[in-house]
Amino acid sequence: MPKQERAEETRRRILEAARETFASQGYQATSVAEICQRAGVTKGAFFYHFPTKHTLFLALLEDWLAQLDQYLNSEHYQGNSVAQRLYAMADLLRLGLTQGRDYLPMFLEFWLQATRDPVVWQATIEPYRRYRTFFANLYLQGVNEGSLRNADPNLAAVATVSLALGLLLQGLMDRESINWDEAAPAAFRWVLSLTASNSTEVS
Amino acid sequence: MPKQERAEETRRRILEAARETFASQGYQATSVAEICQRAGVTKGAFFYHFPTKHTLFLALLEDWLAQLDQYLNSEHYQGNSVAQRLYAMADLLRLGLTQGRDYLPMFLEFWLQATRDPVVWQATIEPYRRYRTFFANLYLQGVNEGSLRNADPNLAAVATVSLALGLLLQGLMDRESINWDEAAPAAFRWVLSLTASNSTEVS
DNA sequence: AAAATTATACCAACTGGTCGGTATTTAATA
DNA sequence: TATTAAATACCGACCAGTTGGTATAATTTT
Repeated sequence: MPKQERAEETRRRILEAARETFASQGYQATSVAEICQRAGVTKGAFFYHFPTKHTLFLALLEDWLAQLDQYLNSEHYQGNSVAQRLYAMADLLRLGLTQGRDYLPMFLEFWLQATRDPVVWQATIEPYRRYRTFFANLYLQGVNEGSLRNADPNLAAVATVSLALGLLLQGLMDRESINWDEAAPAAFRWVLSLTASNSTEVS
Repeated sequence: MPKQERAEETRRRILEAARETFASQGYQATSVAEICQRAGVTKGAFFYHFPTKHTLFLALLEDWLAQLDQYLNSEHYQGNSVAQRLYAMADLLRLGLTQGRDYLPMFLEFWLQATRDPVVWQATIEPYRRYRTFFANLYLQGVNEGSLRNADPNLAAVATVSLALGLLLQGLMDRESINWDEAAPAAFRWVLSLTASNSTEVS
């Protein structure tokens, strides 16, 4: 096996093992030795690929964010009205609920680290700001084209992102009490229906 | 079994020191020795009052939840219309934003622990369920009295709690980009205004 | 004095990280 | 092509420091 391939494989396995272990036990509670054992790799290999445990964490964060962005951008299909586009985006919630199932602890871990580490904070918080401006623009467009009720776009964007965030968080934390796969998109669409310009609603 | 004054004082100081240290550094990253030093107490005293570090954590959680409940119930003033009551509750967001400022990391810490420890999970998640039923009842009442638009109360409750949760979380994480003290209640009231039965809005 | 409370000294286990050494692949050379 | 040199990827024993927790002695309170 060529040298480079094997190295990449090792690195991949460390990342995968770290993702699993961080997710189920948390960053601090996870020892480097544990990650190595799970990855079937020795400490020597670990510190060859990652100078420190924290570096590994950051690498994981970047992967996560890249994936997140991919999802959001994939939904940028245009052509319909803004109201309809937003309506369709509710399905992203269902996706996020099933997708994020195993990674909720790690999600929380990122936020937690973000409150202390400026680098993590920057990387974690920046997406939310981007989403807000994204939705603000969308709302403005919707108002202009007449499919959405007149309102402050920034306020609407804040509300939209907050609603989605809260739905995801609750759905991931408390999986049993409600069928979130249905409730989350439904709740989202309900609020959306209130912002539509005409009273005729789609159900 | 009457407790002695000094002993109670010691216990109180340990709790306070732990609250501060957990909040700023996290549970795992905080050592018992550190808590003791901050509290001006030795390890002997610590382990006399709390059999384990984890027990101390649970005690803190209980205190927190009791305080949270107190806030929610304090807002139960009746007499006005449901729409107006909900409208007034938006101010609780501002309170939560300033109040929770220092305790966000600990908040996250609770959630994180909740994903692993069933005891913590139960205590952490149960309030949200209670809030949902609380708001569902409120909405039902509002629809019946005619101050709120007709809608599925459960859906409305889910949306309301999610919105509040998302606003709080964003406001606590990202304090700089927006003046959340104003934006959070405003966004909340905006959504509320959409649910009001008549189109006449209060601004 | 008896009981409750706090102080001191200590420990085994574990932590992230280092370091000298090794095996295998790649590159240079003859 | 055969040989050699060098770079890459990895191993695992080891380190200094920290951890939660304990044993026991000293001190206060009743």
